[in-house]
Amino acid sequence: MDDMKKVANSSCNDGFLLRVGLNDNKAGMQGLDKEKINKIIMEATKGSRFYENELKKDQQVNQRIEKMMQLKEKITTQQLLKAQLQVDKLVVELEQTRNLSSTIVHIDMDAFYAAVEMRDNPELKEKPIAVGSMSMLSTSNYHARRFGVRAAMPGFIAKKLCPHLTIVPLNFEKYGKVSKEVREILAEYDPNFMPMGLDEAYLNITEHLEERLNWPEDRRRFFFNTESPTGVDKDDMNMSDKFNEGEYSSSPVLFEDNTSHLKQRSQSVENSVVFGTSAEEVVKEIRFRIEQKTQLTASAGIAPNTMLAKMCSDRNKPNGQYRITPERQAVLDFLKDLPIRKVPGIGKVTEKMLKALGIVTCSELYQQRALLSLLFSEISWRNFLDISLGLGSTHLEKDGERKSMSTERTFSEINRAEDQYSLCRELCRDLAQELQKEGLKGKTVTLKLKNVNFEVKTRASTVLSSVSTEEEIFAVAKDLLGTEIDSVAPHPLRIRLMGVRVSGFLSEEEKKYQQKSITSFLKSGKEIGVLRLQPEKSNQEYFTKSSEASHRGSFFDQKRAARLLNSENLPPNEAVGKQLFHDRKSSATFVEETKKLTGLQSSNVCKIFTCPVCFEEQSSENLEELNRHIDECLNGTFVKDTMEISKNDKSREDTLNTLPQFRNENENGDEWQKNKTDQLARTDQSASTSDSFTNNSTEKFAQIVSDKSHREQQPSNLSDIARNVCMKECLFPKRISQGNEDHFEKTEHTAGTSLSCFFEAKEGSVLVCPVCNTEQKTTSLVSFNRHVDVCLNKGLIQELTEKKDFPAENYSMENQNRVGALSKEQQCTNPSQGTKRSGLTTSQSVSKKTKLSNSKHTIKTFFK
DNA sequence: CGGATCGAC
DNA sequence: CTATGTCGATCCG
Repeated sequence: MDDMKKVANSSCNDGFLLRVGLNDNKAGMQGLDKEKINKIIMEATKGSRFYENELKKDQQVNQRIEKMMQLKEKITTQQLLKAQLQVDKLVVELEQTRNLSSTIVHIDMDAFYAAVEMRDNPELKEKPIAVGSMSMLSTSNYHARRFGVRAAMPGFIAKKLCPHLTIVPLNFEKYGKVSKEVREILAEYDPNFMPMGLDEAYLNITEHLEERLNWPEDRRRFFFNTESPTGVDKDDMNMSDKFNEGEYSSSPVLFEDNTSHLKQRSQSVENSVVFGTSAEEVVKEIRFRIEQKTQLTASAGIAPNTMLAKMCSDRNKPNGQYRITPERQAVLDFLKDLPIRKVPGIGKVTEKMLKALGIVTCSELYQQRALLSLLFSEISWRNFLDISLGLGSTHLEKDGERKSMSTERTFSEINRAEDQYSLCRELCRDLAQELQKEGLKGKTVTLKLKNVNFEVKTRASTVLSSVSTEEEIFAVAKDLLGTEIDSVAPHPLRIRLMGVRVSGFLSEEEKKYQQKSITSFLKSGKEIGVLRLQPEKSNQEYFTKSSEASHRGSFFDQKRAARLLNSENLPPNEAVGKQLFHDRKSSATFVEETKKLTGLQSSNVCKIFTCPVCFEEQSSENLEELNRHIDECLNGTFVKDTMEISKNDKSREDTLNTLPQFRNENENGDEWQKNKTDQLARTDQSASTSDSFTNNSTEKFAQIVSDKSHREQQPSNLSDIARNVCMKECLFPKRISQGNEDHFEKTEHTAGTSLSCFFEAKEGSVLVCPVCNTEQKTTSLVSFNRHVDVCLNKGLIQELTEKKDFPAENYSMENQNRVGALSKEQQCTNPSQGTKRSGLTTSQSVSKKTKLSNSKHTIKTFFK
């Protein structure tokens, strides 16, 4: 900000966007002070749905802070000392490997969009402007900023702050073009520079600096732009002044060599400037060239790593630069009083949390390193430590392959299911188009919804064959949407935003593999699937590794369909068939499209089809027959066959092992999720009994089963052991296979089939308790469930009384992870301290016991 | 894996 | 009236 005054002192510099605003400032154009700004914003905000949601979020953050503070209270000085030793050991290591040899530059275009708009429309130059819309601003010029108008502020509020504000709509094409011009310059200094959005970039100029030392002066000479497209005549003069006397005083003095032997076309030596060989000079040169080429100014930071460089570029903006010299002390000096909020990666929430600990500056962050290591996750506190030591990446790694692609739209409330479906389809269409541009296919589809109260939720589903087309994506997304619509029924889903994302892209290797091994099968599966209106789910249920997929894809969906149709006694299979044309939430267009697809696909259907469950070839005249066969298979009749084939067919087994796994939704009292529970409960009704308690139990076991199938760790505590026992010796071997554990472990996908058997477990069955290992006659699953709970509690109490060597009572349930993280760290760095392991287990058990005694979700809670 | 949250541009 | 769109990372269950 000091820089602003300096620049503002020059006169006659209409050519410089930013100076205009500053001159106005000097001339007394009033801005607003902070108090007024806040008051106006508050008035415009108060009472809105948006504000209510902001309050809610704020409360959540406060709760997080409160938990953290409680945790802090329980930390003993001894623990703190220990942590201090550990952390400081790490500090020494980090210091030893501190690397100051790179020169990283961060370039940041000043108020980029606004600057471009002002450049292209001189009328705007003297006015406060912002770029964006009435609902959202992307950026503002410095003039507008004095009124509190900032990026990420809605335009209508900005207008209240600054009634004269001109709002210019976004024009990305233009910004892209300008950005490209800038990048052309940057590439000369570092061909591997890393752009961050349109207006920022990192450069590693280490090599350039070396080469530059040998460059002749002429190679460092640059000319003022004499043909000024916007007709700013005084530019040359201003530039000369500026580079001669202003912040560029360290540049080689202009005009010092007056021999004028260097005439090039219209460009003369008087019109040129030579830059030196230091890092500062290089960056001045870059900024000079950017300004000459685009008439836009940039700020820059120079430092030994990216984090510092970024913070430097912020130091003297706008139109300034700052360097941290490659010395440890220079780094630490820079950080000393720097507010942590200035650090990239530390945002509003983290700032607030750290502030609660009395940490505002980076040096305070360093002082509290031991405490932080006990309160935050390993990743977090290591990051904090890096920050407070001024460490960051010293090279620019090109960003890897993209991990997801998404599109989302905000709109005025939409509450009709029909409209929501067509919107969803539209989004899928757009997304599919973009995906195909990059030739990407992904396995996970995520639906994002924001209701009119600004509450956001996402719902994801992972399918086994990657999707990329509109139809494929929509097939998954529409189900997710349907579930959400159901979840609030009979009320309409009132949303203001919808988004669709595809992630879980195949790696190159996987792409090849996919083609070779299972493409043909999946194709036929898909064709069937389309006919059933459940293309991906169908594949999913066939290739499932866990109970979950089967549960959701086949069983669950069929039951849902049945329920929705009120056709209570209809076999599941036929219910699905009905759903084809009676899906109550289908929009007209949706139904029509589906019909089209159906007609289209039926001509392609293979006559011979390999059943995905029993792997036997089925010749099918009609698809219903085929479906029936598959359903029979899925009902568990052919479990053994499936396992045999999996075992013998190596390639297929590998395929299965690389496929994603599934698990149950957790439904912890979350409103949005609650309905899932209901659905699951209702789902059970036709399979076992109509006792709702029993159904809950079933659900719990479904959880257990799926839990098992997506975990592979060694049992490390009672809950893991119990789970293993349950899986290996109790339910399934007894009821389904003959107890071939090894086999069972390796072909987890069969659990999907096993589950259906479990659902059939009825009263009077003999089940083995996974804890006490004794046979229990069950009158109902509820009673069995209760028995297991009792056993678990006994076991816990026993475990607790046996291990008193650790002050577990010092830890609340929330801190277990933190302390756990520390313990792991200690194990890593200091293998000799082996005793913490049991301590950790105990503390976990304590928490879980607390939970157990206070919760109805007994088994499930325990098994989490 | 799925969901929420944070943070950056 | 009117509070973005996209992406990656992390944490937790």
